[in-house]
Amino acid sequence: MSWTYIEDLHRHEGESVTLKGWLYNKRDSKGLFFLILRDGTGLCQCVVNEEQVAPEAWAAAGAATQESALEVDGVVVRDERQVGGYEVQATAVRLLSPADDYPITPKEHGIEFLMNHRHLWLRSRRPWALMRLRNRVVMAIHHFFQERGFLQLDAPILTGNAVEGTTTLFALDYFGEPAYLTQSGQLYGEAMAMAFGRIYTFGPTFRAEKSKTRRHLTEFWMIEPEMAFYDLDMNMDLAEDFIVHIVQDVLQHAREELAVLGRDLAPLERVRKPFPRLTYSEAVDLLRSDATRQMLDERMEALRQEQAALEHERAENRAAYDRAKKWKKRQIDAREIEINQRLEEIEEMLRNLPQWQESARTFTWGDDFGGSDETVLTWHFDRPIIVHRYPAAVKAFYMKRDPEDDRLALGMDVLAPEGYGEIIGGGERATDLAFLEAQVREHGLPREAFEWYFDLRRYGSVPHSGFGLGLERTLTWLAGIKHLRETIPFPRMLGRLTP
RNA sequence: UCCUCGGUAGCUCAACGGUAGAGCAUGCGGCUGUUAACCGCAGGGUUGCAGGUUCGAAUCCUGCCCGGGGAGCCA
Repeated sequence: MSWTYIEDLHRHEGESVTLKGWLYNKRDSKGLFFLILRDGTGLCQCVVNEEQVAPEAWAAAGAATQESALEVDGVVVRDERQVGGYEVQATAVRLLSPADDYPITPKEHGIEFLMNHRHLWLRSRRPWALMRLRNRVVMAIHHFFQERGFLQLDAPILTGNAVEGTTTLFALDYFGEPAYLTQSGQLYGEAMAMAFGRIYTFGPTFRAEKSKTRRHLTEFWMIEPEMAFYDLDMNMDLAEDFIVHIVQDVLQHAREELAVLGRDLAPLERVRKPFPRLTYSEAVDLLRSDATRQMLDERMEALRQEQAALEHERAENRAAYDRAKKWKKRQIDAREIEINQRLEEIEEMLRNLPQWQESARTFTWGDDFGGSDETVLTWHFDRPIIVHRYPAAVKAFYMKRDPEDDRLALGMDVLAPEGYGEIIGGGERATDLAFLEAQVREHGLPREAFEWYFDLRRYGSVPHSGFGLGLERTLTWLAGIKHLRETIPFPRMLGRLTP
């Protein structure tokens, strides 16, 4: 028996259809049930009128609880008031499978509870938007590279060697040999670029970093293009086109998802070429400048004003509480929770900002940027920025040195706006065999593991470049959310292996 | 590893030394167009664990466990 998906209802106005899905929410009145059905493609209100359906259908509607599986037959009616713009006047309701005491009620929940129920949480509205956004971005990435003639070829997940040391790798036993889960497809990408010209890898990456922050997962997805005969400038041009393409695609095709997430579209609409490009040294100067100090002062002042306004509102609400009607009390309670949460955020920011200001002011040339430094830098601009030519000491061993200044490596990072920080890291690779051999030695890496990599320089070494885009970090920025753990179906992070 | 905040009903929170409460969820009743529907009634608790201080501890102290945020590291 065929059925109709909710996202296709606009093609069936006035027709009789069958919907299959789960009960998202239910309201009732005398002689009426309003069933909000969820089928993965959207939500649709199904109206069941006692006078217009058989007694079995009325009973099924009554018995259906949240997340019960249902089939509903009915007529599609245009109704601007509804989610999706349509509703279905039910002619029959069949309860396929009941659900008792579904744990995620239509109410706010804490993150620990939700993460423990991630397998069910995925059914909710916000994960719906985020997972669909993820799918959209994955498709946009493939389109971008496929249209330009790149081959998608994957690097191995199990590796015997570490790209940049073994401290942050997950170690495994590979039939008695030590092995690791990959932390980057980088070196393999270079081999494939020498074979096919332009390639990109798209796969999971593993880092055993003990980081508990909103920017880290132990398992995340990375897209790594690698191009023969590309220098640093061409690499930055590509990264810029790539980001613009993704943002434009999302703005065109994920409007509803962004709306569900409450994303302010204006910052995304400003993402156009060219992105400001700063050398590392220019970025350091900007960090240490009066302009940065002043900008942070202004931010702190704005936060203090918001804090005072919220405290005032809370006091007024409390004063009015005793005289308030019941529904008003409920509203005040809800608002109080909102206010308290925002006040906590503000307090944390007010604790952090002076430290960030100090870190920026005293930043010394040669250090790598901390998370706060990146955030502060991006606050100066209205679109992503590219920082390039870092001190060689803070970058990977395979980076090419700047011919103009040997202290510098031809690396580049793309920093997302609105304080989201690094979403791309990459650069031009070293081509000279002797230089790489020396680098491996100086970094204390096992030479044997890199013999095959050295072959790439022995047989037709050419300039080449590439970069890695963190999928979840990019999604976090696009969605405008606070934690990247919501951008992957089942996040893996410190202390979280299930579900 | 370090710093910081937290753990109270199934869920989200309040009570901050003196009889553990509210909303949501659940059950029953009411209402023919609801939008987190609403109104009424009901059940629901070793206040994370173990000790200590006190006439009295959810509240104060010590240790442990679990979680949030941050530093380091990084996409």
